[in-house]
Amino acid sequence: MANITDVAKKAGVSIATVSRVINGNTNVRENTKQTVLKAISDLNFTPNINAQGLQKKITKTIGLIFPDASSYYFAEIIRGISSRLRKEGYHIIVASSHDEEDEVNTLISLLKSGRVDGMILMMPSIQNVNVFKDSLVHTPVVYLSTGINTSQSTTVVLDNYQAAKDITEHLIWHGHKRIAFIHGAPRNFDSMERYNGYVDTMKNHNFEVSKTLESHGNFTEASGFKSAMELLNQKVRPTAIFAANDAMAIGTIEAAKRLSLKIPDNIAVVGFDDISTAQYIDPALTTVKVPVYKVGQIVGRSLFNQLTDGKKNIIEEKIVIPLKVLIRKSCGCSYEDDKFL
Amino acid sequence: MANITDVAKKAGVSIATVSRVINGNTNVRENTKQTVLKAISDLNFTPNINAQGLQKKITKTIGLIFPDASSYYFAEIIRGISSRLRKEGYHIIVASSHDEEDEVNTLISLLKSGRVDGMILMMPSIQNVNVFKDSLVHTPVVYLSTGINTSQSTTVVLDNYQAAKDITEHLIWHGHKRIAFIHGAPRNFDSMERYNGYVDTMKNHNFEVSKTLESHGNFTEASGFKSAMELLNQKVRPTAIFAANDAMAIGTIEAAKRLSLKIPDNIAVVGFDDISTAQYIDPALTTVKVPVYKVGQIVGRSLFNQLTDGKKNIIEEKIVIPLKVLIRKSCGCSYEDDKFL
DNA sequence: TATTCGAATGTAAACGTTTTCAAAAATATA
DNA sequence: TATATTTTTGAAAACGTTTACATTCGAATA
Repeated sequence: MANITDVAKKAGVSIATVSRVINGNTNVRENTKQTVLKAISDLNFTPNINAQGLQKKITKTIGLIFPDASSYYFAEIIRGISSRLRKEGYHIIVASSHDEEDEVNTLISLLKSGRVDGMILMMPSIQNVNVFKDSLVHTPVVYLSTGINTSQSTTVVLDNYQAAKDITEHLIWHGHKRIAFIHGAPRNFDSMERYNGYVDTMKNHNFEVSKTLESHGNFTEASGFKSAMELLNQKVRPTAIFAANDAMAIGTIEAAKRLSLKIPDNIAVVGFDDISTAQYIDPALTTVKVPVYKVGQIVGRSLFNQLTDGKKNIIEEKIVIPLKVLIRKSCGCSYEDDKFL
Repeated sequence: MANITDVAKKAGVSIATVSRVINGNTNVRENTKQTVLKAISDLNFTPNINAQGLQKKITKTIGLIFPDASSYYFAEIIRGISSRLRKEGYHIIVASSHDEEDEVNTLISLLKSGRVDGMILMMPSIQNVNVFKDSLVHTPVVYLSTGINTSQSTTVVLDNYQAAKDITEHLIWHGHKRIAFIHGAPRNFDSMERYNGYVDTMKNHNFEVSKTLESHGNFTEASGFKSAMELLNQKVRPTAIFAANDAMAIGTIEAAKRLSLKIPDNIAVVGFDDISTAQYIDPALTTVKVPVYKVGQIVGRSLFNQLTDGKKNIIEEKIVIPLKVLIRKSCGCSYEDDKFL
């Protein structure tokens, strides 16, 4: 494989000149530039990334740590991030893992070995965040859906709170007073915020908020099914259930069917995310749309800004993504969704 | 950040010795080894990956190119690959893109710039595969779900053909003769193999195989809905539909409901993949289980083998993953699936 | 034509490792 | 104890770039 010296020889110039044209330096005569470009193309030369990284101390690579639970929208997120960062020449290293310690280690090693220029952290489970903060003070990083308050870095969060309020208000508008909430995974930031939106809205209306109206799942359909069963088997049933995500809402619908309850007449159900199944399930699920691809792009752009601004003047920034409620039928609306025809 | 020279100074040895310790070279006296180790830990030193890569010509990184369509199981695949490769110290660079040319470019640049030691290619759409082959002769690579026949490399494929035969046979066992097939994305290898299994089985039984029993989708629920509508609106309807994946099968179920057809009585439906929704949809979907995580691990192991064996003696190898039919209700079986309770 | 000055180019050092080869130290052998 | 052998260590080159600095070139000015 050709290296810069081969190119220099072929073009009859020094390697410095070759380097200059590679890096778009203006101080090269048009004439020689063309000669070099020709040599590069003739020899099918690509600069060695390790040598470049060694010199420039950048790798044009960013790290992305993602948690187990997020799998369903992960590909979309990546695509969003990648679409934004690709055009700047960045690549993405991903790391997933089943246990937190492993994640921490991966992160640290990625950082310390100089493998990445920046990081995107999807760590919805707040717990370990402080372990990271120390390692990250001098690294461009954006946190996604994390409750962390960081100086020196950017956080991108969904407007879970407002959207949860909106969708709860909608249920109340339908006349519901006994509205139950199914939590997602323990300590999950998104789930907690959605819960806060729900609770505050209930309180604003002086409606009951109690443990009997809450149940704890872990974002899976199965857990939603189980949680819903608990809620629905009480002597006094809720008339509506707000699940912290769509998968659990779908589990809830399944549970209601098992108990021969009509949706939305006997029990209304709403979710969060707008996964693709939401519109196909019967009845179509009223939920909150999370624009995953777009979130990815925003995260990508935000990281790129930090990368180019340099670590010295990173601005603490919190980007809040607004969310919209998607009215379908499971809440009681009769709006006919003509999705296909 | 400390470098190898700092460590050497602190330990009172030469950088060569430090390097030996780092790389587990045996020819270091236990005594000095401990001193060096102490210095490394005191200074919190991690070898610079670019310098290592420049010298050793390996990066401990592998590239993973994935197509748009595969998004739903992508996170699981990554997790599988990563779980296998992580323990060998490898990282994963991912690249997705919306158009094929972009993919090719990414691939080539990843390879040529020395950023990756090997590649995993998920390129279910056969088309462009030959473009790659040339660039890849000297690179460890494993193809996933690709129809390509390569010397010098490994291919991991699902046993689509056999599983499609099995599930078609099952429909026939239920008494169906007019069985329709909904294709996935054009030129998609998995879809084509599934079709072949279907067609051969039909022919074996001397059942009709014709264009009126085929429709073309693109793996999405919406396309399944549309394709099913076409099939079901014919004067003579099929009595069963085999969709090339679950998403389209779910679209098919939706379509049948729209037309007030009972499943499985008026029309049986089967899919492929076993996505999580398959068991929740009503009726629960009979399908073929694709063990995605396991596939990821197999792919990871296979690439690792190539990586360690060195490129000289790579064995052409084709790994076929056996698949099992999952009987639920949409085929007409009355087996009661007690998934939760 | 000689002089000055800016632009274009080249030389060589630097980035942080690994590794070859030689030297030194430790150990075994006589 | 002297010598041969093996093990451990160090010096220096190499990997392929970028870049500070020095040099050369060409054009513009006098």
